[in-house]
Amino acid sequence: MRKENEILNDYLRQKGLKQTSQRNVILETFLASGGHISADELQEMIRKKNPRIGFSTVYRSLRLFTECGIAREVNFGDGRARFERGFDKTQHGHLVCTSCGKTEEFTVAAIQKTIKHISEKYDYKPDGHRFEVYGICKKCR
Amino acid sequence: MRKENEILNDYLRQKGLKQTSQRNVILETFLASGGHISADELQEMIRKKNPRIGFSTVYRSLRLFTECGIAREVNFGDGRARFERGFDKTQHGHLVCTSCGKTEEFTVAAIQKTIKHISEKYDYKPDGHRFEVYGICKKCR
DNA sequence: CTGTGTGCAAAACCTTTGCACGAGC
DNA sequence: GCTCGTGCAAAGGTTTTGCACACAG
Repeated sequence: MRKENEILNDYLRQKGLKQTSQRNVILETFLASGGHISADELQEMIRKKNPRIGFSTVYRSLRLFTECGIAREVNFGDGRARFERGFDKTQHGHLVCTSCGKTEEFTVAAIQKTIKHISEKYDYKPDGHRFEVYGICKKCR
Repeated sequence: MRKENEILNDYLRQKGLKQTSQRNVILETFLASGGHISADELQEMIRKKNPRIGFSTVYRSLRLFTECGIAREVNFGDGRARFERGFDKTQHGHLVCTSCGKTEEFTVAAIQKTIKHISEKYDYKPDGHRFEVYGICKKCR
């Protein structure tokens, strides 16, 4: 499996952008996080390693990671963007508890088939998806 | 089919809330809109009928409609919430063009099966879903 | 009458942007 | 050196909230 930092560096080189220590720290921290992390949560984690990194840099890096496919934006309806590792090609969805906010990932082969079918029918070139199922988890009942 | 205003009025009565002319106008306008409408677009439509209705009332009403199941919040990644009729039990998804923003609805029976399967497996009581497929539409290629 | 709803403006919130300085190549 | 990146603060956009008054039940 190709490492994320290689993907990033190739992308930077190709676009004439530069490697910086900030980008390294942010990527590292993002990968170490469990996933489904918001910009401010990531910022909070980063603050511990390097308190001088600003919000803008975190946001800009997340956009960069999204552009090169390392990250993917997801949205759980809490009013802010969340990010997860995007290079993982497994088509998955999220099961979100509307009571306690707990989130689980699930994988279903059926999603891939559905996406293929739909995008052919409407003549779209598919480029990602989001599938979120909301419910109440066992504990919250 | 049970009318939305009946659903709303029952909900209001049950919660000890009140019927108001504003809520009527907002509901009417929301239903007349094509769907996938944002709060400010709805406000804009409402302004023509009754220019004195404020933003807060529109937001508060949309939350109310969402609570009683008349509306459903959807999110197309443009940074603001959009609302569609929620009592329509047809399980559908959205196909969003990431280039021009055009949105189409599609229906697939497979989604229902998938949701049922997943929520049983993880022991969640399902309560809604979002399924968005992103791509580039025919025109934008 | 009592408590809820409304409109306004201000606040809160997340995200983006302008700018001067700093750092990679 | 030239260009891109960064941090800060300020601006941008959407949504929520506090408050005094209005209105439904």
